[in-house]
Amino acid sequence: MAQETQTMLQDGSGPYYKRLAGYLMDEIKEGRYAIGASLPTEKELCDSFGVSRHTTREALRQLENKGLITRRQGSGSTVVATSPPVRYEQNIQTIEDMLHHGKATRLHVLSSKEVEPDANQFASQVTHLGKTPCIWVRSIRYPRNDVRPLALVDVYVAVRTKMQARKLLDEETAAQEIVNTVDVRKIDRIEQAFNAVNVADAEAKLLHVKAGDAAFQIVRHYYDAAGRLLVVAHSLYHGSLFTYASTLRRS
Amino acid sequence: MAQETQTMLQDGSGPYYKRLAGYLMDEIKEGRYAIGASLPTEKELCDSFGVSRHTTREALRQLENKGLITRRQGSGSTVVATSPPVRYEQNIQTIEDMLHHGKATRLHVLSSKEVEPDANQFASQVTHLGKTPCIWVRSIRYPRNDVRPLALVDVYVAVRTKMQARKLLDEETAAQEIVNTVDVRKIDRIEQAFNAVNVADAEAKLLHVKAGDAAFQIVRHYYDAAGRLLVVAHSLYHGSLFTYASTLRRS
DNA sequence: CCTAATTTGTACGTATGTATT
DNA sequence: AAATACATACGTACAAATTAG
Repeated sequence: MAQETQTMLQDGSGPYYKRLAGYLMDEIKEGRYAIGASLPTEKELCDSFGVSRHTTREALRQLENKGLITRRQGSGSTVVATSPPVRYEQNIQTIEDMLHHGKATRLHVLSSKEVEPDANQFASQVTHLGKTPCIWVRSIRYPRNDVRPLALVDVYVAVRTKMQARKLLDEETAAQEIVNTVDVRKIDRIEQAFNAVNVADAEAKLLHVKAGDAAFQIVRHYYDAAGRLLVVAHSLYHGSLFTYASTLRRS
Repeated sequence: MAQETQTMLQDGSGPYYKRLAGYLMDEIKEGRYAIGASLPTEKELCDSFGVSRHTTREALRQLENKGLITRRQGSGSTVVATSPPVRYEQNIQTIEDMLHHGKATRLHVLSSKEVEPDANQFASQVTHLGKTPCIWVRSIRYPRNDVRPLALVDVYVAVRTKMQARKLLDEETAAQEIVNTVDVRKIDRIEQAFNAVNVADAEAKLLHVKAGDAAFQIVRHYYDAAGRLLVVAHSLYHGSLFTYASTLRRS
């Protein structure tokens, strides 16, 4: 058996660790090891294939990097995917980049106030889980060098401290406090939904467009590492002034 | 000097390789090594910090995994970023998933024909670089269990073989050939742009909506690893039937 | 163009620490 | 408490890619 598997690495080409990694990936793909199952231990692999522990570890590192297994000290290597997921990744340097904020636009806060959980669907989402109060900040985003409104932005924040609430309720400091709340270091996951809508009368006035004009609507939910919903942001972009562009790269 | 740096690793905590990695990350962040500059060689780091090559390599591996450096055999380690970029990644199992195709919708090809480079902006993009002919396939996407059109899809393919052209020009096989062309194994990069538009008369008829209704427009450019533009896809989604949703996870 | 030196990659061995079972 | 399994860390040697001369 050990002899058999030893030869298995002989007829391949390239470094041993890649052959072993390839062999294990094939085994996983063929269903030899189901999701949740444990791979052989490092020692078993060393003995079976007649390679050093260093080589075995390098092979397992490959599988780990490809997202096929996770490894835990004292426990072993567990299969978490049967085929290397094709991953396209979108790199975002800062949350501001993603929001197309940065220095390309400026923000004008219209109003901010605490709202009841049942004020609308977003307020209820923010308050429901944490039972924390919700502050709603409404603002208009303008391009630099342009007086036409780019977007109507409604932000719903789950307030956690008195300090945060005070800053959010002050129209001077609200924008900065929102940025602090969705700080890249705090945000672990963002769920976003895009769609196209015809703007209603009220929003049309604020965006300086005709009612019925197409608008690009983005709703984003920001979660921290503990899975808590920190912020819901609802943006309504001027249809003809705004395009959301991104590049997905294979990783 | 060597003595000095040796002590530097002493006062930290945790494994040596992490201390060394942290030290190097700090140095990079502080601008001690600019982007494009080379880090000290493995040997130099071993000597300076009094650790084994194994430890040094593990530390450098950390920096590589964080995207701060790249390493090339015979050349050295080069700084490519001064701070670990906050990366949010969007995992897509298949191109079909991204296109919301999968088994949730069905496609009906309306027409397919070769078009001149100057037919429109997309045809010109596809033909311009490769000087290859461009085939345009127009189709309607329907949700399963619904007769209302979900989207009008125009695909522009840079044809590379006679076989590909023949399959694309046959309305029976065009859809499958498009899927083959944007096969996950061939696509390295996708550029996508989203925006909202009011639909014109011609498109409105095809989508069974009123002219002026909001539509969600997606233009995607598919590139292979050599940077060649393979396909441009232009989709016009029914505004009220379609939402594009995605989750960005910190990686 | 070829050679030699440099630098990282691969691969072996060994020992001890630490988390899990 | 003991056994197991991965993590960390030391050592050595040679191969392969790059660069300098």
